[in-house]
Amino acid sequence: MLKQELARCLRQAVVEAQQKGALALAALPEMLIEHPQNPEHGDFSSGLPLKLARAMRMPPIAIAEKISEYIVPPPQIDRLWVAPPGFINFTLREDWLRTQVEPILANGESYGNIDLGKGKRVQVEFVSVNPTGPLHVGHGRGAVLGSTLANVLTASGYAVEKEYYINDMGNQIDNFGRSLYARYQQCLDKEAAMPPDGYYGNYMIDLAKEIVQEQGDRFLSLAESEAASQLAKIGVAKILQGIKEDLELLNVNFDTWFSERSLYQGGQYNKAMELLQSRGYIAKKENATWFESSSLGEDKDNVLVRSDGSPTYFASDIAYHYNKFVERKFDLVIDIWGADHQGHVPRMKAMLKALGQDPEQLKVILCQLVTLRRGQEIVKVSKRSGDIITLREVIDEVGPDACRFLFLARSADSQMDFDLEMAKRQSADNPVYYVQYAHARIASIIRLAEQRKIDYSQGDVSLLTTEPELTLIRRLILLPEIIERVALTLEPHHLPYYSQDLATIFHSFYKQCRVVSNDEALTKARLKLVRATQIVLAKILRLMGMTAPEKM
RNA sequence: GCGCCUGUAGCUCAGCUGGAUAGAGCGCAGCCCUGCGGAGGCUGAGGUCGCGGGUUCAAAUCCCGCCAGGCGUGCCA
Repeated sequence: MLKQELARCLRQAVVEAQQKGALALAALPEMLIEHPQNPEHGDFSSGLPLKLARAMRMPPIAIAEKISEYIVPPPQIDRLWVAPPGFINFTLREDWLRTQVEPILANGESYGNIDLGKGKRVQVEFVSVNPTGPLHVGHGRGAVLGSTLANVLTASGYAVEKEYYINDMGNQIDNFGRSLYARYQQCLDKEAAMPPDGYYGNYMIDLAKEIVQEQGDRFLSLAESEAASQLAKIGVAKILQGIKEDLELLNVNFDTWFSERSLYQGGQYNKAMELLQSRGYIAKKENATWFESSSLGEDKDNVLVRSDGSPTYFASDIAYHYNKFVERKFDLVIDIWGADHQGHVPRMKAMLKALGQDPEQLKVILCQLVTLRRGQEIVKVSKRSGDIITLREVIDEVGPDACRFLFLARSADSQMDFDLEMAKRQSADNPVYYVQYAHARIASIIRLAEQRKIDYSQGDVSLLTTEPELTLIRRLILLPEIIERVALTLEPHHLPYYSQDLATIFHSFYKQCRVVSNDEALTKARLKLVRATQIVLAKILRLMGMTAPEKM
């Protein structure tokens, strides 16, 4: 990328100036090249001289001048100059800029892809909600975040696998089974008490009714624990099916649905525990089995097997990550969890050390909780207590594209209020539609060109000389940088901002530059530019998992 | 108590490893259709960047201390 090339030129210039004695010797910091926000400061700039001033004991402006004497700029650069208090600014050659429309057209939907990952295998595990009830809005946020990240990493040259971890055993499932059994009996006019901490949502009653309808009363003849366990299995399958459908509506899908239970049948649990044992991290205390994480710098140990013999969630997760790293050998694993799992992160890192893995291979993204509201009224989203607004209802009300855009537009670190009223009210006049409108508008222009049988394949991009045209091109060629940045920081919220910015620049261009006109040559050139814009808009929308409509 | 996240325009939020005049959307006040989609364009008002110190040529950004909100701190997940 040009940015990196400029950084190299800059470094080389400093080194050469130092060798020739023009600049004092000093350790060089990272060469930082940025896009100044004020266009008068050029396309790129560096504040390097400001950073060197102290070590070189020289005024930054003088350093800047010295460095600029030694810079051999790449051919894409038109000119460079020094600006107080010590910046070096660069502008791109306009004739080079114009030619950049061609590679976009040539690459089509693969334009913007980069080779950052070099084929490394990365797993993104996300959503992974307990299959004990329908998804709510908070889950939607993680789903959108994860699927978008997977899209961007794929575009960045990683071999990506998307996975959903199904917690299909343990306390929650037992509880779910007992709750379902109670509802089932009630459905058949039997007296039955719900567990005090059971799942009280109305969907449990519907679920029970459905099972009665399909399978009759045959579970009544079974022992209570057997009935609960069989019903749990059936209920989990049904809930999971619903979750899958909801996610598909949001354009979220997975390569693998991984069962927790399978870790016990497949031997991963035993192998992982033996490995920890042999490495000396296991202890027995008070009838329970502990992971001695405190020996790895953790503030406390953690229970793996309870005194009643049942493994904890943490034990399963150890087996699961043993499977991810040791058996499936992923180079990188990204887990996306809700902020309420933050306490889990340090012990997972400790566990990886104990397994002999590099903890850096695991990236945990905690996304902050979503509070759902309708205007002033806060809607509670507790699954067990019952009254929840499901993700499904939100998608139905707001629409999948708008949902995705709204979720994506905030960084994972910040809590968000998802106001249903606002989301719906905005839907008429909303950044989501603003971006999609730009795409549709272009589609309409292209349709017009087709109607008039204009073949612009030989259009001459050197005719693109006005300021709105060049500004548009400058934005288009930012795409690879945006993709790289998201892949590096794992922060997809830059995508909606870029898309909106690009749409703004396009709409402004559109107002100022007539595309299909009497000037045949200019028409063809501009059709190329407009088509390139459409390609970039479609790409960014696709990365965000949204549709790029031809009409709206 | 301790740990993590957050606090930027009326509202919802950006602000890239400290950099040149702190940005966007919505809302508000105006203006622009004798040409390709007005779901559009243009202009304006609106800010003690939670508060107080510190580091630096330079702090919304880094450090320390407060204040406020969220989450965590289980033989729950």
